[in-house]
Amino acid sequence: MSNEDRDSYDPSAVEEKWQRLWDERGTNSHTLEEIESAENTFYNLMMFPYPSAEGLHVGNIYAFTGADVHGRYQRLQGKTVFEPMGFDAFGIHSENFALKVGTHPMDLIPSNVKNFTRQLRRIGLMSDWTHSVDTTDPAYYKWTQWIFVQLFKAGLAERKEAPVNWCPSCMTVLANEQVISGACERCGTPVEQRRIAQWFFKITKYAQRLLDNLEQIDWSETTRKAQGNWIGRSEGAQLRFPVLDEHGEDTGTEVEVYTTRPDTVFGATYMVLSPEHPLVDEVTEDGHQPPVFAYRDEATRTDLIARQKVDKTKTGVFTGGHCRNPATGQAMPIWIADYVLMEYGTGAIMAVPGHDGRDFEFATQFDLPIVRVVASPDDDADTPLESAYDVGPGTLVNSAHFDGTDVSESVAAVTDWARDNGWGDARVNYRLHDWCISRQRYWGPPIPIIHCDACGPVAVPDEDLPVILPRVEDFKPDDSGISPLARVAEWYETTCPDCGEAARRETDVSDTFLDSGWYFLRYPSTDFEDRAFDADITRRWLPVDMYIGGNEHAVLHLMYSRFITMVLKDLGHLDFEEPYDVFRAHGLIIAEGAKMSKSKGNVVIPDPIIEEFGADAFRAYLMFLGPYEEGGDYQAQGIQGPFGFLHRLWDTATTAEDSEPDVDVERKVHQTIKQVSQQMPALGFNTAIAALMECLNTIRAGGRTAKRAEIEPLVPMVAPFAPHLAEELWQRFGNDGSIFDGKSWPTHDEAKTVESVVEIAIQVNGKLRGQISVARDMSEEDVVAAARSDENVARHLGGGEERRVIYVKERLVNFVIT
RNA sequence: GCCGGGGUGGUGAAAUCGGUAAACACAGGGGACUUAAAAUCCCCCGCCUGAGAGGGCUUGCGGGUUCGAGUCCCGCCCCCGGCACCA
Repeated sequence: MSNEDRDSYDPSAVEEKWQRLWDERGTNSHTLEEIESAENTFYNLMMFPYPSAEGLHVGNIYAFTGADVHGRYQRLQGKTVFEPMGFDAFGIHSENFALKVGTHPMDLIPSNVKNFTRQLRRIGLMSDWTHSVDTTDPAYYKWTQWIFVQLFKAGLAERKEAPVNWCPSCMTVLANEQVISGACERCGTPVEQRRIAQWFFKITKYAQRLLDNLEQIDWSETTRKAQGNWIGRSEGAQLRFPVLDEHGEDTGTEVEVYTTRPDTVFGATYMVLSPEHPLVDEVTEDGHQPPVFAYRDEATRTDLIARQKVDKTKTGVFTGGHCRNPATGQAMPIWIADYVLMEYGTGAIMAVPGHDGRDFEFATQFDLPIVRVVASPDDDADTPLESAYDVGPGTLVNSAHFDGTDVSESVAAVTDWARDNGWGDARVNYRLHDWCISRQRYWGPPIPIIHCDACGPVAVPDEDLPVILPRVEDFKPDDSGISPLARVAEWYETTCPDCGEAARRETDVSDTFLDSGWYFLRYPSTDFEDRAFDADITRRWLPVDMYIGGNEHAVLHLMYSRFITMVLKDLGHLDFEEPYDVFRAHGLIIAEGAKMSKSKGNVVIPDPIIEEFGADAFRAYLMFLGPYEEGGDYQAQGIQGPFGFLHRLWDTATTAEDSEPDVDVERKVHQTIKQVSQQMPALGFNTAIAALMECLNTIRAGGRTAKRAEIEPLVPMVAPFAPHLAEELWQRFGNDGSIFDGKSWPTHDEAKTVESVVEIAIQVNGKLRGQISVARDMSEEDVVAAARSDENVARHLGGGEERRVIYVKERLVNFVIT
């Protein structure tokens, strides 16, 4: 390099220069022609952020940087990488904030987006800003609404009155996924139950497929497990119990229960309905109505947090009614109790206190009979039960002709018998519920439905989409459960698209998870206004090659977007049904050993750090501080390591000499290329950076001046972490254009990685007693002989008789003596 | 309770297949260069013991397998994240 290039590393100047050049040259963006004709494509997706007013958080930057590092690595491998970025800007979060500060979200969001965009550029992401999305843009939510219409027409969207989770603070319904231990995910307020008419997507129809496909997709294990648990498949039986009148005769009504242990039906001694169960009125006998109804009202009023507390003592009341156990023919009392949940199974259970812990506790408390129907190998039919025997081996007892059946076969046997006698069937049940997508809020895409008295709910015709969210100044939700839009008559009054009569628009808006359920389909096709996504482009670029994001979305966003993709495939709009080939969850970043929080005062604020050390050093440090998929501890001083490394790299590269490389140094360089090339695709960023540091230390050892051939390969290898610095050095080494435009990643020569001399550890009885350096190809005999002659080793061998010699090539010799 | 992920120096962390535990950094100590500082370079840095050579101990705890275990097996403890009366 020439003399005038020998200046010192100035991160802000270099970063500013390259960010400008990337923009000017379109280095990171793709024209429509490029999108339509790209070969060797790689769709590198990261979870788009909610653009908060506070600006970009280190957690965001950590996630995006890791994804960007991967995208840049793929690009250096010669892939045509598409790395878009957008904004998930609808939803309660924005709306609550807007209410708090008294600014309309339609004014707030654009300024937040602008600020986010600035910050995202500053950290050097290679986002293609010509293909961005903003979920609040009518040009985007037109297609969100179109997707709703597609599901509606396919019979997968249904409006029904259902008990829903109501957050009295946010004044909206919440999906089950948004309720954490009975409290609102956002504000922590205990959630109430309300019955409101809601739109649901029938995701449960896809439960089995969503579960089955988990086996074939390359996802982080933790995420797959979380999805599997969330779907919660269980196998059992649905059994029907006839309700009896006061004379013990069948009334013709039956109560259905779901159980995973139909084989214990002989031990069912009472029945419990959820307080909300529709048959409660019917089975309750006259004298019992006051306490039953009082209990039910109390249960409805009690918030879920209190109600679902596991350690509280069980409560319940007897309805006075009875049903008949179809296995034993005995009458069983019917109770209601809030430990039975309406939303799981059928909302009713057969209680088998002998073999279910909850039923045992309840029966003990209310003095209900407990019958043993399973005997473990140590027990017999009459052994008293001190607690429920719910798992473990055994055989059926007190179960008529099933006595002696092993529990391994009993479920199938009893289910078959129930089916043959017409009172039961095998049944698979899922924990997963249908997806409630209605929100009684303002800040979301209006659900594109028109309610007509004559025609019922009618989809807004495609040509009338989008249904624009009107700007209204009074968008505060209230406790009525009615949406803010229901106060805007001039907006909701319309005519029926089918019959032309006066009709009313749906005034609920949709869940933000619908917005994010398909955004990855939109990015490559943002050039088109007449279609949600272009078929050819979608075929070319999707499914997504790599999706990186946080595990907090393991069961929410990821499940819903898989579902939407499956539906669109079934409707003929896509030819794949899993949206993300590979998904990797990144870890969480903490600061100084503790979770970041304002109260602890350990929140890392990115802007001043970038100001002082540069985006490259910040990126490199974030990737260095721990394994990407596990997260790490951000310690303010730590950035000195990577910062110093980049400095030294700059100095070394800008002073390199054009002469022959040193063989030992060259070997280290080739070893490093080999190692880093292995670690990068596996997201082993921290160890890749460590290897690069080690290599640079070797190049500079003893203050030696680098040879160009030694230092040059480090430039592309550091490029994913420090893209600006790499571009500058690449240019100074005489290259035109961007380092990211070609296949710039170096390749190693295996022959040049081989050491001629190796260190051998010498052990005596497994304890290290010496070390020798030998030629790599020295024979076993010679190595062992050399080992034996080591002074210290010889001393330890002195006393005993040699039994064995273990020789591990190029590694160690272990003498086993007695 | 269930499902994940962890537990290694003062700190963040490394360790392909069971083969020299602590790479790479931060912090700390010492030195060179410098009028000085910064930057840079060199050395030390798990614990105990020893003048040194060396020796003993050490990957949450207790067992086991093995010539050899951070790594494999069995039984525990603790921390983090998620779910939780799911019948």
